[in-house]
Amino acid sequence: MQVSRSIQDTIMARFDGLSPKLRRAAEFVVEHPDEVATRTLRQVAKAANLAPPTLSRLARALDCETYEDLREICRGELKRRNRILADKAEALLQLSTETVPGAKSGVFIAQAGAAIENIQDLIESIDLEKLRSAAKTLATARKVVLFGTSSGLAVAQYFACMGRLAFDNWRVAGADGSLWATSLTDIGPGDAVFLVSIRPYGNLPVRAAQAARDAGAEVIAITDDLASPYVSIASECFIVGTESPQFFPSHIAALALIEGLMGMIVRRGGNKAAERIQQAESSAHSIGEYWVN
Amino acid sequence: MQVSRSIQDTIMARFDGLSPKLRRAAEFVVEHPDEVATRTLRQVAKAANLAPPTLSRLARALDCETYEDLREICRGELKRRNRILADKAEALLQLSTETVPGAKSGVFIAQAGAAIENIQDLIESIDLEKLRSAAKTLATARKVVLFGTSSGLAVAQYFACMGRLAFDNWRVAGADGSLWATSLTDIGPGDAVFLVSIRPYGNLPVRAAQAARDAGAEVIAITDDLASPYVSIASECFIVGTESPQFFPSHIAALALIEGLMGMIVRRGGNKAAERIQQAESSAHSIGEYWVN
DNA sequence: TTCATATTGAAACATGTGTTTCAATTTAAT
DNA sequence: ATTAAATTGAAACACATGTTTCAATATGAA
Repeated sequence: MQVSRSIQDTIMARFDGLSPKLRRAAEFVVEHPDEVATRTLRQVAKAANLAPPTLSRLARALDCETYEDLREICRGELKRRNRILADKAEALLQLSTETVPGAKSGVFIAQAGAAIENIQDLIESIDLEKLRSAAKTLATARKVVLFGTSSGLAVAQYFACMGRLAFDNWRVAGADGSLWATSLTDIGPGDAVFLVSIRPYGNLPVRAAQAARDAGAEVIAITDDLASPYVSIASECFIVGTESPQFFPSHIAALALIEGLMGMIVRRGGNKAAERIQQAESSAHSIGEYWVN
Repeated sequence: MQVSRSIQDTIMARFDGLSPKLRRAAEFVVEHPDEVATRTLRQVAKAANLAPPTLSRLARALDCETYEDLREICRGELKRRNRILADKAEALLQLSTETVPGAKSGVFIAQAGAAIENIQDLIESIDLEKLRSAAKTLATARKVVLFGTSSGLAVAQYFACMGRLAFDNWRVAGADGSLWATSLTDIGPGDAVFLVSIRPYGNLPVRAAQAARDAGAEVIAITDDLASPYVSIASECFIVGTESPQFFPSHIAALALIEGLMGMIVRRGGNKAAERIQQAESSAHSIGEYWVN
């Protein structure tokens, strides 16, 4: 079967050279390829609040002979998506069974499907009271130190990225050249420690968490198993699913938990947090840290 | 949302009372609802070897005001087939929302729900061919350099964690004290650069990506918008949804893409990658890096 | 057979289609 | 400030759309 280019690629190839209206049209087409495939030009134009000629011109700007060609690409997109859904259903069925070394693209779909299931499990099993309590701890702590090893560290750093926007007292242990010990020595009651640890559990974080707990700090942990050492160490421990058809455990659910937690924290933080975020953003703009245009 | 009757039901209801030609038309419509939804009456007529008025009359015979109504039913059929999974996810969400009372719980559920939707969109719109191509590039590159800023850096580091298990030529620019420039100077054809950049786009990565591209390296980018600078810079650019009820964009879909990509890469890598992974794991065990019991 | 009725497709029809023209307007360059 | 080029939408355009008409044909009843 001949594989037609996706509209995404078709549009991405020419997007930067498009005029404002044509961009709006292009955006509408990528977001609603089904409408383009099934409705008429004028109907699509009305739905997108655009003049009919704009769509006609868009087709030309995308190297199509005519609008009908663009529509044909959208038709292909619909068919492809149906095919992918079929693949997904199949891949999900084979998820539990052993994966065949025959190796086709089902790998990707199975992975993504597992990700969705892990998040669904998270939603169903999460203890909102515990979550609220953790949000309060992190939002009101005198100091928050985050750590982890390898993949857990990356996830913790992601959390810290967002946290630093809202608070000025979040630190990642081991970042900016400092040693873990340095970040943890002056920790005590009123402080909070946050960590993500997925199997295999690193040795250092376990001992660090233990030390923080002994020093009287709150320890909030995300881990993946009841047998994890953090279950007994942490004052607030969340267990997330890491099911994956691959050799590595999926960190998707952990990230979903973190994003949700962050949302609740900012909610708690109120205006102060919101102001700090806005301030951080505008100062980043003024020193030209961001790419524009 | 009101559910339109399926074409099967619509046609079965009146099939017995149809004349020979109308039956043939009806059969064609049930077998090719997509053609009816996307092509014109005359095109469908030709494809089915029927006179145009036959289809027009079929619509009337099926209690439709006009042929357009019949076409609308077929459109609904297509949408339904595409939306089954999304509906399922939504239903699960609905379920968990009902079982758990509480005002603030909405924040978390909404975030997780958006995460699922973003992954859903990713699965539906992903171009598997492009993915395979990216997997090949990363698996066979002489050297792979990963970078990003703030949240994007964290995600890239996560990717690097996994990549380093399978390959010894993956580096994160800016990690271990080296400057970006150092990591990027000796890059050229045969090398690959990978980056994640979600709005607002950092300035440095844009320039770095441009430089890498100019030097002849493959640039694989994950970003969030058609208007992103990477759309034109990258040789392989993936756009992921970042919808979120919070002030920050969700990186869940980006992570899902990365995990899926990693799966495909390891598949490609074959035994060599698998061996390296096992080796890394056992050596980590022998030096007591992992916590046991 | 004969007649009435139902079915069918070619051609004509009104209407809506995608496209082009063109004047108004914005944008960029000098 | 002036000019040239690009962008945009209203109106006009040629043409294709779905529908209807109508004559040809098939079907069935007497």
